[in-house]
Amino acid sequence: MGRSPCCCHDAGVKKGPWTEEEDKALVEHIQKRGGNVGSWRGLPKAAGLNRCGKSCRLRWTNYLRPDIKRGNFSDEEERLIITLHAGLGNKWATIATHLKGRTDNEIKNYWNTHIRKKLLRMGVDPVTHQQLPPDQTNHDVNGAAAALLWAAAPRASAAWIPAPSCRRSFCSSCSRPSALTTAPPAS
DNA sequence: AAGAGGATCAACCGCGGCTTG
DNA sequence: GCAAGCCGCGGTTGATCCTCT
Repeated sequence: MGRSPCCCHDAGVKKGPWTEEEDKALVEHIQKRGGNVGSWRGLPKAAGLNRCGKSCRLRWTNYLRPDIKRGNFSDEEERLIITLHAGLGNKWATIATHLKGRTDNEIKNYWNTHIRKKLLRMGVDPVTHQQLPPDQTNHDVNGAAAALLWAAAPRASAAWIPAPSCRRSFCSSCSRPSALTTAPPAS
């Protein structure tokens, strides 16, 4: 029960970023088995990888799986994440099952780097999804309007519609999020 | 042009829970 | 019923990239 010694603690097991060769070996091994991984613990040895099974599983599920959708989250996906989070909390794996092609890790990262900050800017507690008291709010002018919309919407409601002001825009040249369309605080 | 600080995201760590003998 | 083994999850870290001054 509980925690068991992890193969990651074995001396000589490689850690850190994966190389192209390692990716190739992992993908080829899994494809050779018809997509059936079998035992993750035994996989590294079978695939000729000097990695622990845990690391292989993570790399496969978060990056190498053929059905993974990469790139920016759509507004629709973002809305869905917020709605699901309001009902499920930090159950990233469960939330990920509702977003085809997205991984729990990707959603978790996106939440922590984008959505969480956006909610705070709107004056909404990202944990409880309740409106924060004014003194704990650092929202801007547009965020205040969005927060009003938020407050008017039922908590954890699938009907929640974000105000246009809080939509994300993207840099057309690099496809990375460029900036929030919300104006900076008028100071 | 260069350095500082912030943002992003791949990967790691440790734990809980399920399965198996 | 119990213990060991393994998998999957959530939190966190750290390297890299980007933006601002």
